[in-house]
Amino acid sequence: MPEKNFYITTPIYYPSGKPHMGHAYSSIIADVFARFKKIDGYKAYFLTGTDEHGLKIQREAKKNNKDPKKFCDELSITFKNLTKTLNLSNNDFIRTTEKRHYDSVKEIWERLEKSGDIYLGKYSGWYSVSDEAYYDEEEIIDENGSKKSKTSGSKVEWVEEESYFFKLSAWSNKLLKFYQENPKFILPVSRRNEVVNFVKKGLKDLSVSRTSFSWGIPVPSNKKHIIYVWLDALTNYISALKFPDTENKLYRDFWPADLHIIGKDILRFHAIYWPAFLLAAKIKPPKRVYGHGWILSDEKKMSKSLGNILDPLEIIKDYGVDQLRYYLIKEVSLGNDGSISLENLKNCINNDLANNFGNLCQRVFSFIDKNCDSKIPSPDKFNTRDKELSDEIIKKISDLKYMIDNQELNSYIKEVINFSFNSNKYFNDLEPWKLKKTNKVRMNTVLYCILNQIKSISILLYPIIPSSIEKIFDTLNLKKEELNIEQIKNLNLIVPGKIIKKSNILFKKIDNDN
RNA sequence: GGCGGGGUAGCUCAGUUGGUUAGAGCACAGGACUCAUAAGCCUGGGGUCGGUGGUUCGAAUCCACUCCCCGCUACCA
Repeated sequence: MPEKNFYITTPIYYPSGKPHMGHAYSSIIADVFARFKKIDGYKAYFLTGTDEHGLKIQREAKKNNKDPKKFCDELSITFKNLTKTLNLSNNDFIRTTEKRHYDSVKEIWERLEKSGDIYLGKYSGWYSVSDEAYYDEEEIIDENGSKKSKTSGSKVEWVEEESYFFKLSAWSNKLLKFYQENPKFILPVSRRNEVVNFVKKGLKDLSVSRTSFSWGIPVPSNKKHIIYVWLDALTNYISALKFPDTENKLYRDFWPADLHIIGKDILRFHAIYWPAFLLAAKIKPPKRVYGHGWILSDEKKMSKSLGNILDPLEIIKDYGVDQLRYYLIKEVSLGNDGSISLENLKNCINNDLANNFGNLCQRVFSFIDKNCDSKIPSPDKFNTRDKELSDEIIKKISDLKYMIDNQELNSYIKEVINFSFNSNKYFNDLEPWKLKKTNKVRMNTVLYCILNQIKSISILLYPIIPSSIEKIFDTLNLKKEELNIEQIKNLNLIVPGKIIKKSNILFKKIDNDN
């Protein structure tokens, strides 16, 4: 029987600033998929990390009078801490300053050089020293004989720099063929169309080395050059699998990657450069790249000047990590930009988590505590209504898996929280508080059924709000190993007679004046 | 400018190949209940489906024109 393996990654983050909501969002999305696969019987490998080379870092390090590597150690730590704060289930954390990554990049470079996909040429253009940027012919203006940038107004000069190039131009047609043969390589579809149109217009060769700074991986055959950005950064996805050792178990099990989660801003690099590099190096490209949208604050990009920054660490401190995770997954449409606000966050927490699912757990646990001696009641036969309730979830399992496999997270979470709505209704309709006076056997059955629902909903919510769900499992005396999609079908998992452990309120309601 | 996506209840959005009184959640109003985090359940109000014209027995759904909004249009990640 073939193993069910799943490899998912986040972008590696450039640590020139502190972690923001965009980083948190990418990571949370990836974690939800990783955790789902892990409880669905897959051997899942989840990678995140930091991209630490480049001029910006080199300069910052110098400014702080620090060795670049030492400087990166400090920066990288804040991102590593973020994985803990967000409760990510990542299996590894890669840094582009590690030896394993150097080895991997070196190998890729040599393969590309050998295959003739890399050549030495000249990179030229209008360069502004103060902006540290090259400008296009259309982006500059001639003012009294001196050329200036239209946007910044700073002086530009014609600069020619020796540079290695990757023959990207030769890959246009092969890429188009690849997109056609793998229609879901780029998602969402709207992004795919953008990329395809872009490639159809023809690709230019890509500069892949620089001589203007030194903080990076040197070109093996020419130490004057540093391997530039994407060839360095993207390779992390295979460095972590011990490439170039393609015979080791990690690489054999997990490459090609199943899913790269990225922001739409770096889609092109992942959807064009990355498969081109890999194809040229005779390595299989990943199976899918998903470009999610941006998180906006009150319809606008977050910025210091607008004063609308929502800091993930602050929000987690004030509201809780599961609360933030749930909110971002539920309220932001994956693939589209989404506006978030504290107001919406509070509503979401109160409605879905506190009033709906949290209160469902609370009313049931508390009822059992008071009326069943705190012990899980023993059920009699399930009647039609009981079966309808549990069947509703069981019948949806394959649909839910399909949604996850197609990154339809919003549909997924809506279906799942809907089970909680229906469970509340069941509890209301069957009125166990009346049954306790008239029919205790039936009351016990109803309570057991509702516990089953809580268990099943919990399993499905686990990828999104893992730590809260672990608490529920603990309350129900269920083991971590039983946190598995398969157990939804098992209506006898919960053991009657065991004590329901005392639990605190799972999701506190947020006051308006808070 | 070019290519693409979208304009549906106060807000966020679903609406399959055109077919009976256009849906959900939130918000709002009323009702019955009381196990629970004053939570949950039931009922209700509210939309000329961006505009105009057309195809059709019949269009939010197809066609034309028009007005808005958004994305992409290469080497900062």
